[in-house]
Amino acid sequence: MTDAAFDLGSDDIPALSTGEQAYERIRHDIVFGVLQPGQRLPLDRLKSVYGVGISTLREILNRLAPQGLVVAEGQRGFQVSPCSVTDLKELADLRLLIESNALAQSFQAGDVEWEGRIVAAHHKLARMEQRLLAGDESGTQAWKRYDFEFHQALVSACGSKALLDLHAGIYDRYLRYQMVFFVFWGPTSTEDHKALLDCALRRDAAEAQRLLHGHIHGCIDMALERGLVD
Amino acid sequence: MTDAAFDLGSDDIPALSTGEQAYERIRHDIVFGVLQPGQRLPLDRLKSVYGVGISTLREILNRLAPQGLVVAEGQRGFQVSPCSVTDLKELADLRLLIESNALAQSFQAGDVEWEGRIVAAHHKLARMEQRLLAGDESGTQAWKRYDFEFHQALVSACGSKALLDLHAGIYDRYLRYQMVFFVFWGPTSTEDHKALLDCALRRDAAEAQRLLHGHIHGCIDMALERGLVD
DNA sequence: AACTGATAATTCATCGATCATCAGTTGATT
DNA sequence: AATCAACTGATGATCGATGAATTATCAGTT
Repeated sequence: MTDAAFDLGSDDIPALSTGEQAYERIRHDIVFGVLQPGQRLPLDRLKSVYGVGISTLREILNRLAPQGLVVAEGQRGFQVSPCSVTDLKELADLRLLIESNALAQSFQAGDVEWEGRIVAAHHKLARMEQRLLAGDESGTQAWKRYDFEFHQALVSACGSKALLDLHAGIYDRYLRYQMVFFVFWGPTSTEDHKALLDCALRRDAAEAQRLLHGHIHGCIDMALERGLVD
Repeated sequence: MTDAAFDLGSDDIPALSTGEQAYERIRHDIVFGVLQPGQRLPLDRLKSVYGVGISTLREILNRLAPQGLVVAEGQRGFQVSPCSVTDLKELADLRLLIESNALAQSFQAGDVEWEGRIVAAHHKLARMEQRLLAGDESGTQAWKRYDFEFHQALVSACGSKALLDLHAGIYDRYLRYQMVFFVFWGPTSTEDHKALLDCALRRDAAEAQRLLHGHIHGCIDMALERGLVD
């Protein structure tokens, strides 16, 4: 989620290496559905598309594999991880488990700095949701990012780097389903986010977990009903 | 944990590729402390030690990085992930969170096949612990593996591949601390395992979670007391 | 017409070579 | 004597070439 492509003239930042750039692009293209689930990834084609050498490509794909975004079937190359209802449900449960726990710890340990972060993140998210409700469809991708940043901010005071890393990884995989299959789902989501913010400021972890449960399951239930996922 | 080096003459199995072999060896050497925490990993040296080319090596290290066993400090190569008390505690908490949850689901869904697996796994583990208590120190490594296999078996019926993968990954990182800093810690562990098995057969998830909590925290508390970890 | 076997073409895995980057050292200048 | 700059040796990052495996094609046979 680190959109580190904002090197606006800052000379001291050492400019992402070739491989790092390509890594971000490929990951982005998988998460955002440009490279579709199940699609094979012939090295020669990627080589010309992303403009890096074979070895660098293989490094990138090998980094993506343990994260669950690509699968490597030994001796037969790589392909984008396929999507399935089962996988989506498992990911949703996993995200709920991780995020609920992190939420509780974060609520307990959060200081004023943390409150500042979540208020700011919610503000940006709410603004974007206003625009979407007003019919401006252009910001869907940005909305997803602000959504992540808000949830990220909520758990950011949990005190465990390992837990945060894990959460980010799971969220990324979950995000792919959102990007590929879901759309913005209206006022329900907005209300959930507002309620979550209030819980956080009240430090009401139990209620927040209940909300999160509804938030996540509501989201995937709707998608399943609509038949958006095979 | 897949000690797949048992290709005893089975001709149809396509024999692990060069890279795969080296991957297993390097991961093994990190988990078992041959490559020590914080140690730098110069490519030329590894190249001669493990007998693979630069590119293959980099693929391997890039696979290990997202798993948390090596860290890549951009433009300055790789090193074995350093160890710290903080990290150990975070991992222990994480393992507890994941495994507790998986345990509960597994207890609910487990069938007779599953019961067979856990009984078998416990039997092997108990046998090994007998030998260790009798003073035979030779099997410490094997004990760690049986310990993993037992815990693995307990959660194996949880029904979520994503959850199982996650558990295996966390356990691997946790295992490194065990291998590097811990030793076999006597009858307490044996009793815990027996009690866990009984809980499983009774499907008493609550008690099992309580036991697991004590099992894990007892283990790291002892290590911290003894000052085994810096 | 369908099946099997060999052969051709595509794709992958592995490697060492080359170019870029970093750290330690030396030397010149103030 | 101290500081900064350029040099140099070492290490890492990237690349395309090469051999191996897999898949597709196509005869030849039943």
